[in-house]
Order: sequence, then structure tokens, then C-alpha cells
Amino acid sequence: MVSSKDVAKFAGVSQSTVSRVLNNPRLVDAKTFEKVTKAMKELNYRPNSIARSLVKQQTQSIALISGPLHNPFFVETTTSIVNYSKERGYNVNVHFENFGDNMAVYQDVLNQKVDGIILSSILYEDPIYEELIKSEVPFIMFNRKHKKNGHYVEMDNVQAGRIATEHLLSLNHRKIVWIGGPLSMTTFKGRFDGFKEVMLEKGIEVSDHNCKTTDTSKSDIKKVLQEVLAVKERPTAIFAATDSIAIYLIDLLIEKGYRVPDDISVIGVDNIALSQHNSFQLTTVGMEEEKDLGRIAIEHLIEIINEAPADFINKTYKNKLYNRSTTKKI
Amino acid sequence: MVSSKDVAKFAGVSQSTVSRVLNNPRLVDAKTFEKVTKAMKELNYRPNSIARSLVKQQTQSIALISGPLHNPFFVETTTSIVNYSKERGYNVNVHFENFGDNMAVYQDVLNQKVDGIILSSILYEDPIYEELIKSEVPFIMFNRKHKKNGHYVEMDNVQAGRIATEHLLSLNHRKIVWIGGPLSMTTFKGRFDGFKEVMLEKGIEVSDHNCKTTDTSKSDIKKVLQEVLAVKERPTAIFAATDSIAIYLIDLLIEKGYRVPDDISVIGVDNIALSQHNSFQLTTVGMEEEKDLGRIAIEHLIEIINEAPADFINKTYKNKLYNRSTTKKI
DNA sequence: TTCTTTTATGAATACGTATTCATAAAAGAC
DNA sequence: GTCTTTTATGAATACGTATTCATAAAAGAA
Repeated sequence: MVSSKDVAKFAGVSQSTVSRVLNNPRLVDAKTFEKVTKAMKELNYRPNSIARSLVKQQTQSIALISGPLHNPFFVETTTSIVNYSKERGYNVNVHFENFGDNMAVYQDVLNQKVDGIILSSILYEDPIYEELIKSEVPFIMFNRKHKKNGHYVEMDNVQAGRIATEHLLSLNHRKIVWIGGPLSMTTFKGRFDGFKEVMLEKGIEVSDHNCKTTDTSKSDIKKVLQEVLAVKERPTAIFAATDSIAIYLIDLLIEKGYRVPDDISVIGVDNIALSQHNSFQLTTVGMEEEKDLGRIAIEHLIEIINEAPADFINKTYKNKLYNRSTTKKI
Repeated sequence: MVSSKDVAKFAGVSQSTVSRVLNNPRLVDAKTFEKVTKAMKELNYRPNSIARSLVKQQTQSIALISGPLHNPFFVETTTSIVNYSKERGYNVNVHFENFGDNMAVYQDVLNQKVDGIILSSILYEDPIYEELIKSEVPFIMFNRKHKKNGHYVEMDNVQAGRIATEHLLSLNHRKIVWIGGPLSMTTFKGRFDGFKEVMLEKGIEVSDHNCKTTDTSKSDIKKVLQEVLAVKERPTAIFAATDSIAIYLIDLLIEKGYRVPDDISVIGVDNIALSQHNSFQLTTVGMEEEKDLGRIAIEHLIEIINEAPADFINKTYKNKLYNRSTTKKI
């Protein structure tokens, strides 16, 4: 391991001068600069980022706690976050949500020094919120949020739920089943509330038989779909709370011999890129804004890191219907 | 920022003792241990990982340079790598291959102190190899490899190419087009070589019109497919060099009104999880081994970090046909 | 010339931890 | 009781950098 001291000795200058060559070249004589630069090259010197972090009290790295990549939504956000961070000179430490024990993931992140945290994994009533606040590391939530506020960016989940439901109703569907994930996540809660509101406005009851929550795993979704189809009067439409769930449901339906949308309509939420160029064109609800939430959030986070704003950043984006070809009038 | 010195003062002991409480509790008296632990809790103390890294000369973090996540293969490997690393106490710094300028990505990685590097992004004749060697950071390549060896794990790409081609030939296909990516990547080169070998053995010529390379982007694949279908005697089968390409091709074909496999057969390579539970069941070639290459590679990398083996780890896994439903006899 | 300002550099220090070395106190051996 | 070993702790140091402070040399002003 060659250090700045080695370079200094080699070039016949002090370590301070070597450091200045890197950080403040205008303070050093052209002749000296040349010597030192040559020595660096000669010795294949690379500044030790750890030592630099220690003295600068910043690591130029960000922790991402993401939902699982088998959900294409998180594929997009992770890509955005990693690439934009890099552009801005930050490294990204990636962690995945662990449904069994998220606390362990958080502890991991907090024990590692980072300049900021970006997370999609928080629950509406998550005790980790206090830990994050106590740690004093800037953090932003995207997609999901916490009841105590904090910085966050999200879509208007209730509105999304309303739009999807209104669309299905406008196509004359009445037997509609909502299939989503845990209501402890604000995305699912909001989208469900929107569904429920509109259904009740239309005078349709919402209960266990037309509202199904899963743990978002493929096996659980499969099980739930089985239940839904087993009923004597099977639904004519499914409102999947995410595109990821919608896509998997459609795969299952096709496998079982159903035609979508002829036999059954399916609508999702998120408008993930995949929904536009698949063998089927998924009808979905998504943000009017074209940047994805990951990208929006990481831009804000870096801004927060550099400027420490007094107020919380809270953005809730409006949605619209992306009417494609997995829903149909009956 | 509360330091071990603060804890020491609060507990009325020296900083050394605080450090010992964390790293060698058996060296400290039970009474003292209690006092210090309480002080830590009281002050909400978290050891500074940067300072620790500096003195220990290890960061407990690994850099991953991955292919893009829009290829589901890398979704699987990234998930494996991040999760397994976490299990073993390592953090993962994620970077994505940048086709325009990969050198910038590598420089980024080398400027950041990590204990090891795992990469899928290397080319057969990549100048970065020398840089990696010079940096003295342990690294392993997965999926792709370099002509100069180094640690790597891969599938037998030539064999995969042979199996896929033999399968299509056994179904009486003769007009077969190979669609892949840059031959500077060993995956594509090997799979193409296998294809070519078998075709030539059968006496079928391989030239520009039945061998198409893309940059693996959707737009380029689309363009190439157009060319392929525009020929008067259009192919009856397509050998897609990766499942990712295969899946996208099938989407495009269906969009254009072709039936797969009735009008045209498609086979892929990789056996990604997605290929098994999609609306279509992709016929593909994949490893006999059930662990994915990312997982295999990260296990080896951590072993290399801890044991510095004398010899290079070189593993080439054998493949088999996963005969599902996107290929058909004619 | 003489005094002041600027430029270029090195010495010293700080960042927060782990670890070695020295030592005082306690425990054990006899 | 004395001598040896063990236990517990603090002081000092190292990790590799950035930065402040001091100072010598050079340049500019008069």
C-alpha cells in the first residue's frame, strides 16, 4: 500500500505538498507539481479514500434500502439511483428489504458510515423512524412513507386507486377483486382506500371476498388467485395493486387458460417501463411525471445532504390512466 | 458525533477500555463492562466504521460491477450477491456497466477502498485487467472472463451454443438465425462459436445473414429482428444468445402477430428464473448446477479475500437443455 | 536599498479507532 | 509471609489523509 508519505519521500517533498497537489494544485509551484505527479504515476499511487473520509467527515456514499428486484418497479428505481448517484460523485451501498427482519438491515446501514440514506422499505408505523432520526443521517423515503413525515416522495396512492377502480366500473365491471400487499405499507393502504371509496360510492360492498392481501411473493399470489377463481361467481376484473402483481397474475391466468382481457380484465398501478413492451400491453395507472420516484428521491437526497433544508420535502405526484389492452368492456 | 473518547469520559475510563468492550470484552472487568455499555447506550454511541476501517485496513465492503438490470440474469445475480454478502458481513457497492465508457466505472471502483471486486462486465481483451491486477485488490469475474485468466466462474458457453443449436436441428429447423451481443464478450463469443461449429458440422453455412449481433438494447434488437423477418425466406427458428434477448424477441414477435412456436421457434440461454413462470415457458439452455453464477462467484470471492489462494479459481459449469414450450418440430 | 506582501513549503495536528506496551493491583503458589 | 503469575487498565502510537500554522524565500513597493 503506497501512501502519500511514500510519494512525498520519492519526490523529495513533504506529505502536505502531496496532499496539496491533489486538493489545491494552485498552491503548489509548477515545477513541484510536475515532480509529485510523476512520483504518483511512478508508484501507482491511489489516495486512500478511507483516510480521506475520516478527516473530511464524509464518505461520498449513500445507502439504498430497496424493495426486492423481482418487482420491476425496484429495478427501475435502483438503476436510476445508482446511475444518478454516480454522476454526482456518490457510491451506492445497496441493501434489500428483508420481510423477516428489517431491523437487522437498518442496523447494518446505520453501522456503516454514509452521507445519506434512501429507502423504499419503511412501514407506516415503523419504529425504525426514530432510529433514523437519532442517527442524524439525512434520509429520504420514496414510494412509501411514514406517519411521522420526514422527507418523502410518493405517488398519490389513493387517487391511483380511485382512477383504476373508476376505469373498471366505467367498463361495466361490478365483480372486481382487489389483490395487493400488506396494508402496513402506505402504497397498498392508499391504493386500497381509493378502491374502497369508489366502490362504496357506487354502492358496492367491499369485504374479505373482494379484497385480498398477499405478502407479494409469487407463491402467495398464486394461492390467492386460486381462491378468487374458485368462487362460483368469479370476478370479471382484477385490480392488482402493483404492475408487478398484475403481470404475474396475467401469466398465471394465461397458464390456466383464461384470456386477458376477454375472460377477465386486469389493471395494475405503477406504469413500470416493462408494462409498455411486453407480449401484452398492461393497462395501468401511473404518474403524470415521467421521472421515476427513485430518480426524484435521489436528486432530493443529494440536495438535502448539501444544503440541509429547514423543512421536510414532501411530494405527492398525481396520476393518470394508461389505457392499454388488458381491460375490456363487458 | 459521539466518539469512543466521549464514551470513555462519560464512563470514567480510558478510550482503550471502550475499544476493548467492543472488540475484546473478556479483557475487561464485568463491572467496567457494565459501566461502559451503559454509557454507550446513554450517548447513543455508534463506532465509526471509517476509523475502524482505517486502522484495520479493511472495509468489509465489496464492489459489484454488474451488467444492466433490464437483463433479468443480472437481477438474479445482483440479488444473490447482495444478500449473501450481507450474510457474511460485507456491504456491497453496486455499479453498472457503462457501454460508453467503462473505464470511468472502473476508476471509480478503484478509487474507493474495497476488500474485493466482483464483476461481470469485463471484455475478453480488456485493458482494465492490468489495472485490476496492479491495484492488488482481489477480484473475481462471473459470467464473462478475460483472456489472461484471473479468478472466474462461467458456464460452458460453447457447449451451451452447441446444445441449443443441436436442439433446433433435431426439430428439423435449418433456417436458423443467431441473435446475440458483441463478440468481445466471452458469453456471446462462446455461444456463437458453439452455434457455428454445429451448423458447419451439419453443412450449413454461417454468415452475416444468419448471425446478428446487437448492442443488447431493445431498440437494436428490434431493428435486427426487422431485418431478419424482412428476408424472403424468413427463418423458422431463432437462437437468442440470452434469455433476456429471447424474451424480448418473443414479445416483439407476438406484437407483430407471429405465434411462438407455431410460426417460429425461439430458444434462449441462461435459464433465468423468469423463463419458468412467464405467460410463455421459454425453452432454454442453462447450467446443471442450481446456484446462480453470482452466488457462486461471491462465495469464492469472500473465500479469496480471507485465504488468498495461490492458484486462480477457474470454474466452467456444464449445461443442459431445459425443453419447454417455445420451440417446436417442423 | 529597506520594508511589505505574496508564494511555496514543511511541521504539527486532527479525524476515531485498534492495538501494543507498560504498570499497578489482585490473585495464586509456596 | 514472599515471590510469581494473572488480570485490568491507561498511555502512547499507528492507520493515511487534509488542513492550520509557522516560516523562509521570492517578489513587489517605496
